[in-house]
Amino acid sequence: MTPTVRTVKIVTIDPDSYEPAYVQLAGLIRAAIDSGELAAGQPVPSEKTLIQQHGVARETVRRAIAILRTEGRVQTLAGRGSYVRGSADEAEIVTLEPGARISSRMPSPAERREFGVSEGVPLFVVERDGHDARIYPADRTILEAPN
Amino acid sequence: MTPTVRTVKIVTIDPDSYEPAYVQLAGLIRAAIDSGELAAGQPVPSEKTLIQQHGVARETVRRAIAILRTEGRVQTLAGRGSYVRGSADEAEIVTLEPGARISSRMPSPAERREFGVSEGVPLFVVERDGHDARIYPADRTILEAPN
DNA sequence: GGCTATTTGTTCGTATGTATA
DNA sequence: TTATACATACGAACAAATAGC
Repeated sequence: MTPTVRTVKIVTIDPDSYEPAYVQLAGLIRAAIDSGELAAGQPVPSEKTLIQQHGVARETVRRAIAILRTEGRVQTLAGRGSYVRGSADEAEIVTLEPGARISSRMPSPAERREFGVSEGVPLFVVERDGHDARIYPADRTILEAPN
Repeated sequence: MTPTVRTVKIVTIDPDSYEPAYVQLAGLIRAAIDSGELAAGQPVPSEKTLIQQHGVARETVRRAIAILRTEGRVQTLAGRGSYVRGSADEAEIVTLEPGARISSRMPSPAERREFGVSEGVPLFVVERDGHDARIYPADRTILEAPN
């Protein structure tokens, strides 16, 4: 029987790494999401838990979570926790009009409120000559080019 | 001569406001950008300056800047400062193929490096049946529906 | 309703390291 | 080299939101 060589991912934070601890921690949590270990809708371990498990300060944990929030991968609810964001249950499919130009950018806080989007969710801006621009939240909208 | 009534915007931070100091400060800087007072390419006042001008702690200033960075409105360079981001000098106009479906999301750090985009810049994901998805950085790409 | 424990939110302080001019 | 500016990371305290009883 030949020995088996396996690659095991290191799941600890290396304080001597060139990579900041909070970036490493964000990577660990992101990997857990990508692997399905943390499924959509499930809570990320609490700040306290992550502090104890990884032996880092609260700020380090909060910055890691903040990264995932700005990536749109988790949503944080005050007093409750951070939860893995999934694909929207229902996405509106908007068929573009010929010649429409589409850009995408992040919303201001006011726009976040107006369109009801959480952090890390971009906006579509659809413009056509002679018309006002229309804006769609990118987490609930799929644009489709006309046939 | 009738008296003139003007609305003067308060440009100070109110510690008693329900709105966190760092959100207020981000709003002040955002307003300065929108008004043209801080034009594209210009540096935002340094952390030290903002600390002194507004009488807040460094973290408060850093969080305000971080908000604007995740909105894609400023870019921060270590050891130099934060600079107002303008529209890209050159945007590639990509004409969509019929039936293409477009979504938009924030990049992971790896994708940020791969596509050379800074914080706060979304990605376009363009998919068509039978093809691999194509990805474009939203700060240098405008999609156009075919005529 | 009220109380308590948990969890996240905000804000200060301090120290050290890295990058730039 | 020195000064300036941003980056990381620890600690601490209190506020606010939430959930369970």
